[in-house]
Amino acid sequence: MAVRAGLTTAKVVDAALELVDEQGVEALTLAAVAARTGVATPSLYKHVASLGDLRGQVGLRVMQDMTARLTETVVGRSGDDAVSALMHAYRAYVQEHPKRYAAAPMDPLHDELQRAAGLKFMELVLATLRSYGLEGSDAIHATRRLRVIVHGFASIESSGGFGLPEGLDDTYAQLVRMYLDDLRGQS
Amino acid sequence: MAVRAGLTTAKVVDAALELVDEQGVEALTLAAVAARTGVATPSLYKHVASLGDLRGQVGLRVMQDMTARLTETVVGRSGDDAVSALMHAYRAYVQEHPKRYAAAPMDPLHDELQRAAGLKFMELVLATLRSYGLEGSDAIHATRRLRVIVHGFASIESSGGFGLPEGLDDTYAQLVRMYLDDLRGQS
DNA sequence: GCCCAAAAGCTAACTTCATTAGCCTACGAC
DNA sequence: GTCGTAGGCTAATGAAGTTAGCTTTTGGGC
Repeated sequence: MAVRAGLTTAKVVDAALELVDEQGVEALTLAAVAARTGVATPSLYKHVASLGDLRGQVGLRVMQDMTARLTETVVGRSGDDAVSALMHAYRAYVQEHPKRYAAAPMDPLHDELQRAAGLKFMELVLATLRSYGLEGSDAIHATRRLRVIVHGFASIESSGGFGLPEGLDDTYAQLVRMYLDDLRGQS
Repeated sequence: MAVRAGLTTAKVVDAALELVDEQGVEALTLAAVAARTGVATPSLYKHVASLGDLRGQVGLRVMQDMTARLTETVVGRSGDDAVSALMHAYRAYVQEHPKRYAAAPMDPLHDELQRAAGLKFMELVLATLRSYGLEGSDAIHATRRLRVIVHGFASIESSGGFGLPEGLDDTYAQLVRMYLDDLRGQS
């Protein structure tokens, strides 16, 4: 008969990510991915272990994509400039792909598949903060504070959680300034 | 035959919340709630319109419960003391019911059922900030910044997103201090 | 060019859920 | 006591994940 679909795990994840971007995480179903890739549902099991596995791979992809994007943003910058750019780029990424953000893992370090990507992301933040000369646990705390702010804002914004979109740029700018003031203050 | 189960919408939501606390939001299924309340699955439709409706009601309940708890915490306090107490009580609530927090709505204002509770929560925060004398949009921004911090931290902590639990109390204390410093700085 | 093992699909079947339809009866108001 | 309704039930449908087992494409070695 005809030719095979020629799927690979990567192509399945591609299709899943498109689906998530278009219809949200709840719409990520093996049946929908199968339809989109032109294959019967059970065939997907040749490329993916389960729906849970697929979710994990989509999350991994999002995290890698974000890390790549943020890395580009940060290279060549340092100090407040770098931190500000990182935070704004994080928000911009989530604004461009709002549905997708809900698929990103919140605990990548506890997942075998995602751990490496999670560490990479963490190291990017640590590197961005390098010029502040934070030592040991101070660096960890500073990284966590940054994460709390960017994730907190992005998760609320991407799920439409702010009553009105009005003035959100200002709110975010204030958060960035607050973080930077704090960083300076305790350095 | 025997006596009726005597269910009410409230009892169904009670059971659903127990289920969520024990096994997480993903485990919230009509079949499980029916089993727990000793009734056949379709009988639940006499008290709840759908699974989505039940989810909404559980979310509402969580939000009301949190608001009640935080209100108790904040009365009789003002200024930094009130803000700090509010933020710590928010975290404490989520620590006590980690699974539950994932069921809380992120956009209560956009849901007919939850809107009133969402406004009540917002007003609690605004009231807590009252003594800082913020006017108009400044008050809105300050409320948002607080929400970003408490939600950001709570959502990450409750889903086990911090690599190690070590030092989390310190991280949170720093966030609270950062927020307060910022509030004072711009007042 | 041919052969074959493995990879990639497929269909059939099962399970768990949500949801709807339609029936039956406990029970409170009168 | 009776009667309407609310609260429960069973049966049935449809979507989705998953497993088993069959078929066939396909690419590598001869």
